[in-house]
Amino acid sequence: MKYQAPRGTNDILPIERTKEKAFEVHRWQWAEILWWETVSQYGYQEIRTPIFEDIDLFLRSSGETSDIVQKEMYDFYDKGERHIALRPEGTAPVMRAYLEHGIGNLGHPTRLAYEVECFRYGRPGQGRYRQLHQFGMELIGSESPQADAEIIAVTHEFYNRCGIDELKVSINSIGRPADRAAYGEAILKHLSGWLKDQEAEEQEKARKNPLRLIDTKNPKLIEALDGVPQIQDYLDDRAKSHFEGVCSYLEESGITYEVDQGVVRGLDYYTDTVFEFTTSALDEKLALCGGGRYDELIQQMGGQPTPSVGVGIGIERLLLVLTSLDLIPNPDAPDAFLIAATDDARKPVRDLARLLRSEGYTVQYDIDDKKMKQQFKQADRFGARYAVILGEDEMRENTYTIKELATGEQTTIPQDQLIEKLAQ
RNA sequence: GCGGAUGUAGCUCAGUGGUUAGAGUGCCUGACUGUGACUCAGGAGGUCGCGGGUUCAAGUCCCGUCUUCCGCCCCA
Repeated sequence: MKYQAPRGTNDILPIERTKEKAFEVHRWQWAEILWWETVSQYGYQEIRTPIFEDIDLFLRSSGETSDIVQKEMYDFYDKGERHIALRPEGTAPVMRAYLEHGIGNLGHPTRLAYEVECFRYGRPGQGRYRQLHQFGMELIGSESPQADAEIIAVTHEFYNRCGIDELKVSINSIGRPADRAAYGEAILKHLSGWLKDQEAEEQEKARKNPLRLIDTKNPKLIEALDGVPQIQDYLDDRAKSHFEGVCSYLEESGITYEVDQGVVRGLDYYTDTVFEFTTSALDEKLALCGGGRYDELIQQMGGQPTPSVGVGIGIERLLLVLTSLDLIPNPDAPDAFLIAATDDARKPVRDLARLLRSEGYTVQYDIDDKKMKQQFKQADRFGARYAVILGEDEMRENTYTIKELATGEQTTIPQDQLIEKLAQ
C-alpha cells in the first residue's frame, strides 16, 4: 500500500467498510443528531470557525504551561509567512469569533455550540488521536454558578440521551491565577525533598505548573504527596462560595459528582470550576470530556471582562464507548428494493422508484441490468425489508408481487395497494 | 520522546530459508430462462507495509523506516 492515512488520523467510512466499528459514519451521524437536538433545546446555537488560526491566539490564550499548546500544536508558515496553527482546541477560536463580530453586543448570556476537528501532535493510541473531533458548548457572559452547572448538566444530559448511564463526574475549583500561584508554592514546598531527586526536566515541569504534580499515577510521587495542602485552603471566600453554588445546583439537577483535587485540566485559561467526565466503559485515564470556567480569557484577548464557562466533548471517545456498549441502532435499511423480472419492466421500475421516493420511502433498484437473481442478492445485501417484483404477469394484471425478505413470505397485490402495504 | 508487540487477498488469519504464497469469509459467474439468505462447481482478487542487506534462493534471517496496538509520559 503506497499511501495510508497519516499517523493518528482516521477515515470515517460507511458501515462494513471499516475494522473499527466506532469509525462507521452512521454512528457519527447518530451522535451528531442527538447532540444538536440536545443543545438546541437549551438554546445553544451553532458556530463554525476556521480550522486554522494565527498561532498567537493559542499561545496567548491557552497557555504557557500547557503541553497541548507548547508541544503538541500542528503549526506551519503559510506562503505569506504567517505563523499558523491547526486548532488544538475549540474554545479560543470561538472566543476570537465572538469578539471579532461583537456577538456580545446582542446581550448576555450567549450560548454557542459546535462540532470541530482538532489537531494535537501527541502519541496516538486507542482513544488518542492526532486529529480528533469534539462537540463543544460555550456559555458566555454569566458569572452565576448556575452557568457552570448548566454546562455540566447539558453535557450529562447528552451522555444520558446517548444511553451512557455509568458516568463519573469529577469537579474541582482551581481559583484564580493568584490563588493557584500561592497553592503551587505550597505544593513545591511540600515536595521539595522529592523534587531534589528528579531530573532537571521534571523539575522544570514542576515549576511551570505545580498543580499537575497532583494528578499523577507515579506511586513514589503519590507517596510524597501524602499530607499535601488542599487547594480549598487557598481559595478566597468568593471562589469558595462560587464552588459551593455550583455543587448545590448540580445536586438540584440530580447529578452525582465528586470533588477531585486531581482535576486541573490541560489548558491555562481556566479559573474556578474545572471538571471531567469518565466512564468505566472506557479506560478511566481517558476523560470523555473536560471543561470549566474561563472568566479572564475574553478580557485577556482584548474584550470586556466577560465571565464564561464551556466544555469540550471528545467524539472519538464517545463513539468508542457507544460502540463497545452497543448503544447505537442500525441505520435504517431501504423500505423496498424494486426488481425488474424482464427488461420491459425496467422503466416502470424506475418510475415506481420515483413515485415511492416522493412518498417518503427509501427505495433502491438495480442499475446494471442484472438478472433477477442478482437483483435479489442486492436487495438482501442492502437489507431491504421488501422486494417488489414487476414482471410480465404483474404488468399485464396491474399488480406487484411483494416479498418480505426476512420471512420469505410473498403475495401479489393490486398496484394501488402497494403504498398501503409498505406503510404497514 | 523511550521500551515491547504487530503488519500476508476487501475482512479474519495460516504459512519449517526451497516449485506458481494459501484457507475461511466476502465479491463475480454458472448449476437455476421469475426469486436472496442453504447446497454444489468455477472465477477474479496479493508490489507478503516500505527500503536496503545476507544468501544459489527471503513472506520467512539481518538492518533501517512507516503504521497500528500495549506500557512510561501527556491529553479529548
